[in-house]
Amino acid sequence: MDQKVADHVADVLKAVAHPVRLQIIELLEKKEMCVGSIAKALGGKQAMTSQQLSMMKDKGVLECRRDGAKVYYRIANKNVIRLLHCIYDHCSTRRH
Amino acid sequence: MDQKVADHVADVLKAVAHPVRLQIIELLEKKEMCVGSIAKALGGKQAMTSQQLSMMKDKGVLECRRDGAKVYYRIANKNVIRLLHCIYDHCSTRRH
DNA sequence: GTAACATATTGTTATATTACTATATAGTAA
DNA sequence: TTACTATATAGTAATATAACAATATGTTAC
Repeated sequence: MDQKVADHVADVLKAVAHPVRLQIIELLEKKEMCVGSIAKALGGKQAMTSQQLSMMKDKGVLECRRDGAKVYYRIANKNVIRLLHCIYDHCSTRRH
Repeated sequence: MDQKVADHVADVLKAVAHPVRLQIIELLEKKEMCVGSIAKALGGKQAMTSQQLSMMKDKGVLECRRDGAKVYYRIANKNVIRLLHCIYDHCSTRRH
């Protein structure tokens, strides 16, 4: 793994390495959702939720589509889901 | 996923979400190595390498054993390797 | 056009991470 | 003991991330 690849991989990981962002991804695993619904579901502020979403979109973790006034976000790549499941496994087999 | 689990998962992810730490893990995938060899292999300073290693040990990603003056680090859990391979896949299928 | 709603952006402050240097500890060999 | 090698820790400054509030943009309905 050369420096460039390592940087890119680290970037993707950093994009999901946050409690709220993990919970957003978990929500979107079931179905796409608009910003307001996500914020409401997680009890977060609109502005912060929008920031988290746009950050993950920039890193290629999420994609979105606009439908009227609403913007629906979804998981961009099923590898993200596989990734998360690996982590769940890791954490559950190592719980102290 | 409740708050506590999300915090823990995010912690593990943050532990590996760094270019140098990813490269360390890649090295250790093949075999355990001592601190000096890891530092030399990656062209890093001893102190920094030691910090990265001890950080990953704290988060449960690595384990170590002392053999005389040397301390050998290894990957603590094969889920970490599965995790990394998921990320490689993710990145290689999404390379711009 | 205006009002109301949905989302995005900007600016600011607090906190965390990083990279680095110097120093401390642990083990080995003489 | 001393000298040497290997690793860990402490202190610091630069940078990045986080959380928050305020404001701006985009869309719909009227």
